[in-house]
Amino acid sequence: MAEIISIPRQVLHQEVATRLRQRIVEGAIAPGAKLNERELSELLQVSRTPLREAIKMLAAEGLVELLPNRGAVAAHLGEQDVADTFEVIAGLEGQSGELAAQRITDAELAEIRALHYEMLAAFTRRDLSTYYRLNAQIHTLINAAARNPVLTQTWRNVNARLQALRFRSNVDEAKWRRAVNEHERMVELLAARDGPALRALLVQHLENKRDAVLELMRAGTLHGAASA
Amino acid sequence: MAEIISIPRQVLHQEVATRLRQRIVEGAIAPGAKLNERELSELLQVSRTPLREAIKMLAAEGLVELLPNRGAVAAHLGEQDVADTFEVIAGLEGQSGELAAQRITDAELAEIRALHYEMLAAFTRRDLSTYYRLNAQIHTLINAAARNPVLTQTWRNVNARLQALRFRSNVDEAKWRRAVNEHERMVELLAARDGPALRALLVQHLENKRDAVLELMRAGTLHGAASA
DNA sequence: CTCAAAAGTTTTGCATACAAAATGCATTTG
DNA sequence: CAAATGCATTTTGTATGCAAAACTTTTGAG
Repeated sequence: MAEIISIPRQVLHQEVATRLRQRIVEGAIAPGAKLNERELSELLQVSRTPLREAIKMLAAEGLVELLPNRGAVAAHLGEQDVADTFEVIAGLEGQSGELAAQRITDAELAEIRALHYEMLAAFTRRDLSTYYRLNAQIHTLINAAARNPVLTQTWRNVNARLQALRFRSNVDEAKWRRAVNEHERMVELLAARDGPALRALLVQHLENKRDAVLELMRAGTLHGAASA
Repeated sequence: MAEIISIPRQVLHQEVATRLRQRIVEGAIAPGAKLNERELSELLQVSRTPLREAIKMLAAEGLVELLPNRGAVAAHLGEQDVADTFEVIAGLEGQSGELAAQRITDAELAEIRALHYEMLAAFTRRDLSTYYRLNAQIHTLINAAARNPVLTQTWRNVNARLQALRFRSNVDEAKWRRAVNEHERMVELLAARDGPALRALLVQHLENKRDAVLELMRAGTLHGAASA
């Protein structure tokens, strides 16, 4: 028999952590904003205990900063922080790519290729949000193909800090076209199982993304221009 | 005026997290062992609330595993987990090295060199624990020289999971000698500011370490032979 | 004697209550 | 009028209490 429907939702502090993460990443909680416990516990309809546990988890993930006796604030990234973070992600994605090229199955490759074509469609329509979604999905699949849960976990953590930025970043036409071309080559290199070349490409890809984001930050298009 | 002596010790949950981390890393809490809240709160003389918050932080760091409604257990790593973790660390240290070669100051280099000689002394005396300490210090300094706090934080987190293993791992003579030689070359490559070569060396160095640890695990010298 | 079901115990999860620190505001003083 | 000081309020940090889930032990039936 099937188990009781029950929706065996996770324990509360996990649920709360997930929802908080989402709100921070989507910008519902702005970078640098204070996380008021009473407010949030009312909003999420939970007591302060699981809320505080969730906040501690996000702190360990680097999504919020803990100020002793003064609560927590959503991490807000300055230019240097963003540059540093992209540097690390570039390394992790490069490694993901190199390993994926060695370990990817044909089925996985086919799925990535399919998503790539969907992404081309989104690009052609200039449908930015679909493009972002597919783009993220492709990178996630490449990472998964590396078959290293520790790498996946680490990558996810570091990436989470940037989600808030990318969510709002817009790309200019030339850069967008370039990113699409790079994706085209990613699929080729994966198919050719050329690990080192894929690594190099991904590192380059991330450096371009970093530059685009930094440019927007400097132009003031993005929030959180300067910080410690 | 100097600030009041006061010892403004951190908030309790941070203090507790630090002490728990230490106990896990040092093996006082064995891998796979259950973290009983009542026991630990008595041992550390705190209530369950800050203790639970600390445990949630360690869970986010990957040092403990959370079992819904069944508490937390110290992460216990199987062979595959160890291999995966070393793979990630190799990537992070490789990147640290490459960046450090570009960014290290002469003063930092001098300090690393000094520690290296101290390490040679410890090696000559076959003083394993001093050797380990100095070894870790050197790797930490290389990482610091990369001047990327995000990289440092990420590296620390991933590394923490292995501390428990290395603490107990013993090296055989040949492997030890080889590691020392690799360290010798690290200093040379840092001095030459040869990033790519240092990256390659560090990756190799970590792969050797991984193999040594895996060998010990298979031989049963280390705890936690197999897991999920 | 074995297995299983049930009662009891322990342990985790969440909420509430209390204490300490910080913040804001008004009042006072130079 | 400006700055500072003291008080009230808010907010964070910690402890305790209560309910639900899991583990143990006991007991009863086959």
